[in-house]
Amino acid sequence: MTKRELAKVYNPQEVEDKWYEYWLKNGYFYAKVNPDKKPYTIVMPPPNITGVLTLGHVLNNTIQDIYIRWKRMQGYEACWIPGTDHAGIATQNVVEKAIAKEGLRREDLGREKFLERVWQWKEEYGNTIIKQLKKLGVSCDWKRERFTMDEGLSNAVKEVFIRLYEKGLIYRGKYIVNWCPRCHTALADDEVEHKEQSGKLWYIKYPIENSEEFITVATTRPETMLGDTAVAVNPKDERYKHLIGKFAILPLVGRRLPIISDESVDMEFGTGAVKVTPAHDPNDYLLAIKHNLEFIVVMDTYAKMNENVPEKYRFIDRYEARKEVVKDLEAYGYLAKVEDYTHAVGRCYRCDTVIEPYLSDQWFVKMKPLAEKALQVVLDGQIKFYPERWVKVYEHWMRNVRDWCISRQIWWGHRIPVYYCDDCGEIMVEREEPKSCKKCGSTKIRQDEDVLDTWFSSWLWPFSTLNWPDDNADLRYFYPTDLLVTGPDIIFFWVARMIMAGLEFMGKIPFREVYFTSIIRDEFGRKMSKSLGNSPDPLDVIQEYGADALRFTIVYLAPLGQDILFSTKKCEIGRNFANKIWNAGRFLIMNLDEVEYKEEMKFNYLDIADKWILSELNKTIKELNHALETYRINDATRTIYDFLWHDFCDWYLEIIKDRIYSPESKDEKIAVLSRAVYIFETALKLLHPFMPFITEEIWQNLRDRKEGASIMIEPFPTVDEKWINDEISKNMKFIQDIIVAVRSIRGEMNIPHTKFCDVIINTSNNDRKDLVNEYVSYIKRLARVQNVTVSSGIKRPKFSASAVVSGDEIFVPLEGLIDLEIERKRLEKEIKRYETMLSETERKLSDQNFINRAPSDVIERERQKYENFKLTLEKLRQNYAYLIE
RNA sequence: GGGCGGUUAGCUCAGUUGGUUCAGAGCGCCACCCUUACAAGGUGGAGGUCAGAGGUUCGAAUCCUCUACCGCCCACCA
Repeated sequence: MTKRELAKVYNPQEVEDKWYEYWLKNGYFYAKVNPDKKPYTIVMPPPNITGVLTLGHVLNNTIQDIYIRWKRMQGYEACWIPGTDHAGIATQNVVEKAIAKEGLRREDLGREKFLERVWQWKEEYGNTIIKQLKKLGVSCDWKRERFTMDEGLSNAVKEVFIRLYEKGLIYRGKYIVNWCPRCHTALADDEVEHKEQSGKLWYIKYPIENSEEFITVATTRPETMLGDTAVAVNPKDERYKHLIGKFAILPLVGRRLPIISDESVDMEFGTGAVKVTPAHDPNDYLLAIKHNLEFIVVMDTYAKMNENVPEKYRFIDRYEARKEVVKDLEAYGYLAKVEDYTHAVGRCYRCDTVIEPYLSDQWFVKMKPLAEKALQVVLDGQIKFYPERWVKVYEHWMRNVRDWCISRQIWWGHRIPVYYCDDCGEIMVEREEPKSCKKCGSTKIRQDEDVLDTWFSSWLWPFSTLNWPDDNADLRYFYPTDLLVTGPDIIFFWVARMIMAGLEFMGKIPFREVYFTSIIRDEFGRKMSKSLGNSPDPLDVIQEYGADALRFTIVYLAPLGQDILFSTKKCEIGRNFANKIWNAGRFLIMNLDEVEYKEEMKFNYLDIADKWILSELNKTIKELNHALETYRINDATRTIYDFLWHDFCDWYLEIIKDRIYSPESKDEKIAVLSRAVYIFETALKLLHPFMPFITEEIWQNLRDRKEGASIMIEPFPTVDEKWINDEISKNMKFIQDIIVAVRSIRGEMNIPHTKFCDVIINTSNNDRKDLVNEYVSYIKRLARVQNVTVSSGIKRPKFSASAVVSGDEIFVPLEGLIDLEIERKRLEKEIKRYETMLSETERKLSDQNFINRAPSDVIERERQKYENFKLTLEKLRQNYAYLIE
């Protein structure tokens, strides 16, 4: 289409896909080892293959893309490595649900066939989120895309397991773990979510052997009493001292329970006596080891009661059993009382099922030795957190770190590389499956059934994606990575463990800076969730507003460390902004139809407005870079938004219209337009990391580009200090203030836009007189003025409105138009404003403490203010007096 | 029980080192305008005791303490 046919309204749907294809085709996203450039690396937090794009991903990946594009334009070898996570439990659950529709359970298929189905599912749907991400415009190096279960990463996982095992940092043991009866697997401590819930506290009387006495215990899980093997009291507790060493008889079961004493028992809680269920409670487990108690497992892996309980409770669900036990206790008179009780219940983070503490064999990683160094590098600033406050959270966790349960009783994941000899029991930890037992030569070898926690592969992500453990050029060049962008909710799951792994296996930190993103909530502050249905589909938002608008809006709304309240409607901010710059571009393109852009003329015919906008532009570059360097991304968006909309469009483009429509020479027109194009292009480059599509579209249309040119590989603008000029700003501000003052009068007097007025400026300052004379055309155009008179000693014309700017009087004659009442009020308001400001500075200046203690420049400024206010006030009062006489 | 964050205009929120006209923006509202880039726009306007109380300071939205309310995280009180 020809330039003139550009649509009046920007239509993102027409251009976004086109440019993404173009960038891909030209290979601009690819990174390679380049000794002439410094690397800048980001690894993408790999989304789950089960995932669909959420606003959380949008925020996260927009931020990463902003940094990658910014650094790429700054001349770094920018490498952004994408990928996906196999998400063990989540994916297995999804596929189980899918086969359930065919009436199948995974056991029906068997391990091998089931895994085939999972891979099939992965091939079909596993890349959904990646495809969706591309709509956002992310500039990842897709040649480097990885998957946590691909061959290279699987090798890395094995390697790490073996190294840690050989170092004695991985061990197997019987422990109480968090068991999800639904997912049928153990969970790590941090995979359990504690949620407040109202329940009951049951008080149960246990008879004392050979006595009429009872000891009463309290519990929230009465069904576990069937597995009790002791009762514990505090040794200092006078109420129970006489019972220590005796036995209680477990109701419904009849077992003899020793009554033991232990400091850990809280005398204040409940009755002060605790039932001890070693196989089903982590505290009780510790107690049992200490006191050498019996362990009785009373549930199976589906949380049904097992054969170790009296017959009538066998094989029924835990909650069914709870009802029965309570009913029976009551019937036999063992139930002392029931209280309402609110407590935190652990739930599976994947399926929300209440977890059951469960005694089983699991694999663990010893965390203490890994945690120490990992804490140190954050405390001493080698790794910086933004916002910094997360350091404290991190520190607390690292100091209290507990061993990490890494085995999962599911099928989808990295199989644990441990082999058992069925004949002699030898345990072999090997890269390849051994043919025979190393010890006894038996061929009855069996691999551990369990798989590894998903995070056991993710924690290697910053270097496994660069083909570790191979020592290779990419790894040496791109590692350590520079920036990690992630949510604070996975600081322990992932961030902490990556730091540990980086230090342990690479001997270097995995990343230098960590940006913790905001949590996105809906407009009422509620978390986005599927069940509430308050989570907009980003693809719909992109369809409606455009990817640029979504990107811009979401980071505009996301101050560092603050939650953001999002609603689709807010994307109007970004859409309107896109449309604004689209039209600015259209304006320039339309005018460029008549003259050519001339690079070498862009600084010719400079006047005050040109110098002013160049000054503002360079300030903007400075501020924007600084904001990005300090991760105040929303500040960066505001800076470029204000510059483009207010400085460039509202003021500058309006001002140069005179020189475009009626230039003194053709050269002047060329110079002015070339300059406007140059400034606009520079601003587009600044904006490009935030809004890649529209900036490319406009940039390509502004003038002829070579095949393969792209704004995304243009150098990022740098500051040229010589343009930053406060004197120019001050003078320009004077002109602007006159315009604003006249507009204000016009506005309040309701003078129609079509009607021109005259302006009379009374000033005795020659510099300002010259300024006005020189730039009178700006005042005329921007304030809709016919004649401007500037002189000293001018009397206020009758029937005129007035204002004071920099101590100079401005009169707008309004014969027949002026509403004296309005003007009176306007002046009164203005007088009052100045009176307040004057009295405030007066108060300060008469305060001896202020004079004695404040720095001299502050005092000097205050004095100037005082003079200025006084003068202005005088004139305002004079004019007011004329008005009412 | 411990820790963290928030409270600024009707709504959503900025406000970096305490000090220039610092009390701001966007949306909404009111008025005038389809002015040859843009009505997804322009110009002007109304609107706030910066949650409350105390303190530090010549000076506080900004620093300190306490209080209230909202939200989050951590913790084995059965």
